[in-house]
Amino acid sequence: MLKNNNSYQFNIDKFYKNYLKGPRIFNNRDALESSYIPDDLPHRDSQIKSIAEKTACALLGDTPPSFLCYGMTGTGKTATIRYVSQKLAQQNSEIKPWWIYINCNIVSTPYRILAHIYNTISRKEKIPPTGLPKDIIFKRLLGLLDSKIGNSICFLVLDEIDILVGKKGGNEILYDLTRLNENLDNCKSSIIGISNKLKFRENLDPRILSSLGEEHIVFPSYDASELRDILIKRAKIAYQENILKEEVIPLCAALAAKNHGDARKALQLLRKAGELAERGQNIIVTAKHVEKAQEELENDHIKEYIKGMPLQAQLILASIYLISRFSPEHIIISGDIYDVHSEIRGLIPGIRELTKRRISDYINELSLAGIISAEVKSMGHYGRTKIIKLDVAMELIGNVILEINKFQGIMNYKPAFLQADKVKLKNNIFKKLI
DNA sequence: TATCCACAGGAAATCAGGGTGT
DNA sequence: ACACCCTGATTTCCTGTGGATA
Repeated sequence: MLKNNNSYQFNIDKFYKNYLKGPRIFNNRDALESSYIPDDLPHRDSQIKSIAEKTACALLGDTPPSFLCYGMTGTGKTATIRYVSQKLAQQNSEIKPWWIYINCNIVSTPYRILAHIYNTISRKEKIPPTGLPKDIIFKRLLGLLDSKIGNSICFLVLDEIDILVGKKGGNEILYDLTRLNENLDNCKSSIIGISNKLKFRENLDPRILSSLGEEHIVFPSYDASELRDILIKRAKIAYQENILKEEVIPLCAALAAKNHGDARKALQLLRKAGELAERGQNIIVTAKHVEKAQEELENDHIKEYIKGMPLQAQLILASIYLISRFSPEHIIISGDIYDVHSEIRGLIPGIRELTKRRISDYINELSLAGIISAEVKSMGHYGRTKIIKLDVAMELIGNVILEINKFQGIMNYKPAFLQADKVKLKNNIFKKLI
């Protein structure tokens, strides 16, 4: 934030000096990152065992079966796979399997998945980010696998595989990957799919399902006491001694347990609480810090999400914001958003008008993200539409929108749409209907 | 009870922008 | 220069529909 007046200036040198002099809270804060793989994973013995059993034959050069892992977010799916792969690599065997991780949420298209696999294996020549036909890459990949990996095994871990299946071309690429072995001479491959949706199998091509194996490993959600065990172990690594008040860990565990036992959430809470204590130059982390952390994490998450949305989606949200701000009583329906959007987008250069169809999709996305709620309702002669409500504090949204440079001008713009008599009249009828 | 509104939401086509190899 | 590739955002075209109203 820039300050126009010079009455206060942040003294960065002094800040660092104080920081280094101040109390030490963390010992190794990386241990609270979700990417951190601890030496042991509490309450995941049976999953570790099944994965180890399935993958062990790779050490002898046999083809391991492909399989799927299910579980809600923060149930340790990815961590467990990484853990087992580490252990497998440490074994005294001639064959060292390759592990290639693909997060289908990030590497999200067939082309990019093939390119990612290729580029991970190949040190020298790389597949360009776009331009080539897929079948050419596929052939090149086959050659590379055989030559570079030789007689070893290549595990392809497809994280968030459900996202891939939901997209066009997703089934095709999966099918190609499951059939890799038929086209390989030396090397063998095996697919490990990770998903947090059980239902995604319904959209899966049956041929893929059969080769991925009907058997799958389920990661149940952690309960509060299990979360506590996890946190205690991590806290020992992450924090200095005697920094956490005794109620801190149970509280983090309890809060995360409410959230379907999300360990990632629990770890985030624990870290954020520490960071808040650190920021406030406190020597001890208390329940207060955890509560504050809970609040901030929620807001941070929403803020990040909104900032990461495409400009048009942000403008849709801004439209909803403006309606609820200037006309709190107004019942917002899809058509209103369309009208307001087309009104305010004219105020911002370089943004074009969208169709109702497109806006409908954006509304769904915002709803899925939990920022708004949208309920399809029939208003009889007034048609079928969606009733939309903001699920997040207006203030928060206002703050985020304010940070979007292009939107500076519209923050206080009262849409003319709201003032039309026709609109007011119709809205009064809607109020009675609901 | 038939009608009809204002959309919902699926499928396919289109467009622009980033590339390739020849 | 040319033909062709992949992707993401969007448009076009479309069929479906709950329930107040005439």
